[in-house]
Amino acid sequence: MPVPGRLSGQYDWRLVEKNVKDYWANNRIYEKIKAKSLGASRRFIFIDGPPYPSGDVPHIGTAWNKSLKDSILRFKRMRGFNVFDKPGYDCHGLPIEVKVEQKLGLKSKREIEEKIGVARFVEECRRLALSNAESMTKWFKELGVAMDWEHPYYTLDNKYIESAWWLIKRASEMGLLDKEYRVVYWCPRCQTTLADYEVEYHDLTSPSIIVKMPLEGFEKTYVLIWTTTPWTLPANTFIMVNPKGVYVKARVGDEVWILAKSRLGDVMELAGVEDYEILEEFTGDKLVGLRYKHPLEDLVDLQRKLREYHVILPAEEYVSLTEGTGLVHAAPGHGFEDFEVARKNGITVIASPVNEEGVFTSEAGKYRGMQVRDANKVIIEDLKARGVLVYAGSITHKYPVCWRCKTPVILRATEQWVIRVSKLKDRLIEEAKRVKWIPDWALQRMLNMLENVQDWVISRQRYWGTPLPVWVCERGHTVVVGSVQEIKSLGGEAPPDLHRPWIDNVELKCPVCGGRMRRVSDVVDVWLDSGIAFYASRGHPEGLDPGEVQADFIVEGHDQVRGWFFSLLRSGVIGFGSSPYKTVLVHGFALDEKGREMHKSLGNYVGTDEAIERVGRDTLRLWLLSNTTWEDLKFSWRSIEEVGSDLNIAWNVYLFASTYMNLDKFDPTRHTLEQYLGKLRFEDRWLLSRFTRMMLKVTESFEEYRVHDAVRELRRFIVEDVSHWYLRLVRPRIWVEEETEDKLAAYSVLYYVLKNWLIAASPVVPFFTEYIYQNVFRELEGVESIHLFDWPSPRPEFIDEDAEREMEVIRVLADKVAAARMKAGLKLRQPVRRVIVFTDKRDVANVVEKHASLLKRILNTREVEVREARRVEELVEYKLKPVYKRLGPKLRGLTGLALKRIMEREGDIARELLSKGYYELDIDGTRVRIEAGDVEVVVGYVKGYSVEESPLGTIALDTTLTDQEVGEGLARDLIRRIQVMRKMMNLELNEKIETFIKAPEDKKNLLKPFIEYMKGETGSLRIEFVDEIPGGEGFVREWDIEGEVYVIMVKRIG
RNA sequence: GGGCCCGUAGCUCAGCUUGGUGGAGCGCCCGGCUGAUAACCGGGAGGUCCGGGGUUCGAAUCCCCGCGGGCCCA
Repeated sequence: MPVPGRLSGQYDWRLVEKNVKDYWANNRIYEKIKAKSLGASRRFIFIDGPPYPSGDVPHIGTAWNKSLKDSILRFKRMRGFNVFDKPGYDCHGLPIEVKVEQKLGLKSKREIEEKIGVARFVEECRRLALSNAESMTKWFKELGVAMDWEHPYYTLDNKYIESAWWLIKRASEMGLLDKEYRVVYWCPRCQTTLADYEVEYHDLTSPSIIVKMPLEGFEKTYVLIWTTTPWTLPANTFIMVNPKGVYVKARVGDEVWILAKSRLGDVMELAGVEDYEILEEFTGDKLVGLRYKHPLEDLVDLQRKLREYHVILPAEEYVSLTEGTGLVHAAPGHGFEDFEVARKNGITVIASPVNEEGVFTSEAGKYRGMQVRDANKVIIEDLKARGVLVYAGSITHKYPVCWRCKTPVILRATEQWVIRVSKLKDRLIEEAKRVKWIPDWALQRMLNMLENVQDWVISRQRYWGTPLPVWVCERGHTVVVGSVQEIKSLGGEAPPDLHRPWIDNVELKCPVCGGRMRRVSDVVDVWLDSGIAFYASRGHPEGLDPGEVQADFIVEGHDQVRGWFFSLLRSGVIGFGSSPYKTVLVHGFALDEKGREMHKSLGNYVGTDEAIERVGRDTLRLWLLSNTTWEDLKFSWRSIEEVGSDLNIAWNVYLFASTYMNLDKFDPTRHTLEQYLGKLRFEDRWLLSRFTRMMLKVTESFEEYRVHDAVRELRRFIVEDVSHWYLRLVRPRIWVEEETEDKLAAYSVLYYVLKNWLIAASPVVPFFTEYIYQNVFRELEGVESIHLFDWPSPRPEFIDEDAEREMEVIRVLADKVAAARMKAGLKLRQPVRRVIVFTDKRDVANVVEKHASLLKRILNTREVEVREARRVEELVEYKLKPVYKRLGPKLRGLTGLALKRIMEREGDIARELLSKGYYELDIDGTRVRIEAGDVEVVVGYVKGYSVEESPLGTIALDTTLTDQEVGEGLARDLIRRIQVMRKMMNLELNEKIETFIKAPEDKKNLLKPFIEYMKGETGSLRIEFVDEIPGGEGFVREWDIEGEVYVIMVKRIG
C-alpha cells in the first residue's frame, strides 16, 4: 500500500538541486517533456532572441531573460501546446572579431589579412563563438531552462546563412536592394561602416574654430564659418547658408566679415573684437551663389580640383542661427547633411581624402599620412599662419564612438548596400500595430522609431559574418543568390563552409552576358542574422508552412525594441509582408542595488554563476520572476534572501504535511477528496476556496504573460493561506492519533492542495518542486516527473464566498484578541474564561455563533459571546481629569472643595457631561456649573477586562482567571517543555514515555485535573508528581515557568 | 536635445488604469507560540508617497514644470 513519502531536515538547496539535476539527466526528463509536448495538437511558436556569445557566463539579466522564457514555455506545455523551444546564438559580428583580434594581438584589417590570413581568423571567430555558446548553454541548463539545448540554432550555420541570403534575394526581387554612395559612420580601427545603432555617444573634447573664408570679387571680405572638425576642411567643397536668416556685414579693422546677425555678439566676443561696425543687414539668400577661395589651397592638392565648387549654397534646414556663425562649411564626403545638400544641388564630386584607416591620402597634400584627428592641430596652425583663424578653442560634446572598441568614429562617404525599408514605412507601422505589446508603451516606442525609419544599410566591410550574396560581373551585371542551389545553377560550386574567405573564391557565370562574376567582398549586418530568426531558426523559408510564419510569442529586454524587435519586423515585412510575431513581452534590465548598470569595471557585477553558488537556482529564479517583468530589477542579496525564506516556509509546509501523512500511512487513493467533500470542516472549505481562486489567478496571469503576478500569487498562497493560517488551524486535528474521519478529511484536502500547488509552481521553481514531488508524491502518483503533469484545472464549485468572508472576520478577531492578551499580559497558552464581542453587525454575530468552537480554540477561551454594541457601556469606566487652567479662574476659592466633590462621583458626572454638555452641583450654597472643557473625560475600561477596538466592533477579553484556567495554562506550559525534551531525545513521534515532575507544592493541586490531558498530549503512559526526581535512566531538565522551578524527567519506555 | 519607463517606511516593493483617512514583506524594538523548530505568530516604532505648481470639496493616484536613475535615439 503506497503512502506519501516524507521529507526530512531543513531545506538544503544544494542537496535538492544536485539531486534533481542528476535525476533529470539520468532519466532524460527533458526528452520526455519534449516528447509529451510534441504529441500536443496546438502549436505554440516561441522564438528565442539569440544572445551574443561574447562571454562564457551569462549576465544576471540573461538569466532573468531565460527564466522568463522557461517558465512561460513550461506553462504552455502544461496547457497542452506543442511548443517550439529551440534556443539560439547570435554568432557573427564585430564583437567576436574584436575579441579574436585582441587574443591574436592584431591591430588592423591589414594585419588580419597579412599576418594570419582571413581563413585562420574566421576559424578563430567560429571557435570562440561556439565555445562561448557552449559555456552559456551549460549555465542555462544549470538554471533549469528546459529548452532544446541539443539542437540550438547558430547564425553561423550554412543553413542559416542560406536563409539570410533568401531574404536579401527577396528584397532584391522587390526592388528594395540597392547600392549607394552614402555617408556612414566609420570606425577607423575596425575599418568598417557602423550602423547608427552601433555607435554610442561619449563626452569628448574637440577643437572649436571659426575661420574666415575670403570671398572672390570683394576686397578683404570674408564669410565666417564655424567647425568642430578642422580635419574636414581639406575636403571642403562649398558653404551653406540659411537663405531666410538675417546676416550682416561688419567692419572689423580694415576687413569686412559676414555672419548671422544673431551670432554677431558671441562671435565678436570669441574673436576678441571689441570695435566693429555693422555696415549692412540682409537675408541669407543674397549670399547664395557667391564664390570663395579656400585658404588651404596651396597645401591640399584636392582643393585645386574643388576650386570650381567653392560657392555658397542655400540649406535652410541644416543651418542654425543659434550656434556657430550661421554659415556652415560643407564637406559632402564627411557629413550627412553636406552630402544631402550636394546631391540636391547636383554636385557629383564627393571628395574624401581619407582612407579606411582614417588617415589622409596623398590628395590631402601636406596632411597625407596623418590620422585625421591628429591633423586637427596642424590644420589649425596652418590656418593661423594664413591669418584666417578668427577663433580657436575647444568644446566638450557628445561624440559618436564605436560601440565595440570605443574609437571615435568619423563620417565617411562610401558605397554601401541598402535595403530601402523606408519605402515600407506604412506597412511597418500597420504591422506593428497589429502586434500585442506587453506593456503597451512598447508599441509607442516602436512607432516613434518607425515614424522616421531609415533605409537599412546591410553591408559591412569585415570578415566574420554572413557573406553578402551578391555577385557582379566585369560588365557590372549583378545577381543576388538565394541558396547554395542557385550557386550551382549559375555554374559555381559552393564551398563546404559558406563564410569568407572560401565563398570569395566562388565564381559564377553571368546570366546576362556570360562573363565571370565575383562576389562583392562585404558581409551582412548581424542584425539581419538575428532578424530572420523567426523563420531561419526553423529552417529555410521554402520549407516553412505559410500558416506558421508568425511566432506566437517573443520576450526580450526593452533595449530590443529598437534592436531585435525592429530587425524582426523589418525582416518579416520584407520576407512575408507581415509582422513575424503576434505577442511581444518586454522585460527590464538587471541593475545593481543603486539602480546603476552592472559592470565588471565598476565592481558591482554579479554573474549568474556567483548568484547560483550563493543562493541556489530556485531562489534565484523565484526572485527574478517576482520582479515586475517590464520594470528594471535592482540586484540585492538581501531581497534574494527574503525570497529564499518563502521557499523555506514552503519546504516546511511539505515537511510538516508529509511527516504526518507518512506516519499515519495516509492513502489518498483510498481516501480521496471526493469522498470527504461532504465531511469537510469550515477551514477545509475555506482553503479549497482560496486554492481555487489562486489557481484561477495564476492561470490568468500566466496566460497574459504577467509572470510576476502569477509568481507573487503562488508565494502568497503557500506562505499566508497555507502556512500561516490553515496549518495553524488544522494541527490539532492532525495530532490526533486515531484514524478519525476529521483527520482524513484534512489530509485529503491538504494532499489535493499541496500536490496541485506543486504542479502550478513547477514552471517557476523546477528543482524544488521536482524534489518534493519525487520524495513525497511520486510513489502514489506514478508520473515520472512533476514536469510531466498537465496544468491543474481549478474546480469553480470549490469557491465559497461565505467561507472566505467568515474567515476574514475570524482572522480579525484572532488579531484583536492577541492584542488584548498582550496588554493584559496573558500568553496564548493561558486559557481565558470569556471573550465578548460588542457589535451590531449581523454578519459578525453570525460568524461568532456559527464558528464558536473554532474561535474558542483559536482564541483559547472557554466562551465567546456577542452583545449589542451599546452594551459596551457596561464595561466602560469614565474618569475625569481637571483642567486647572479653566477651573481655577472660574471657581477661585471653591476650587479645592468642588474638585473633591467632583472626583468622588466622576463616573456619573462624566456621563452627564457627555450627554448634556454640562453638570451642575451645589457647593456650600453656591451653584457651580461645570462645562465640557473644564474637565477632560477619559475613557477606560473596568478592571478585569482587556479591550480592543476594531472595525467589526469592540472586543473584550475577560482577564479573570480561576484555578481551573491557571492549572490548564500551567499544564500546557509543562506539555510544551516535555515536547521539547522529547525532541531533544530524538524520540519518534509515536514513541511512549514516562514522565516525572517535581513542581512547587501549591501548583500540584492545580495541575492534578489535567494529568490525563497531559499524558495524551505528550505520549506519556504515566505522569507522576514527585518530591525528588528518581534515579536511574532518564532525561532530566530543570525549567523556569513564571519564575518558579520545575524539574522534569522523561524516560523512554522499552 | 528628444521619446519611453521608474522614483512610496531603514531595505525590497504593492497601491496609481477608475481620486475618498497610505499598505505588505524584510530589518528594528517588545511580547508570544512550539513535535514544521536556524521555523512560526502578535503588537509597536518607523512616511515630505522625489520636489514645485495646477485641477478638485478631496490627489501617492489626474495635468503641467523640474530633479534623480534606466533604456532607446540625436
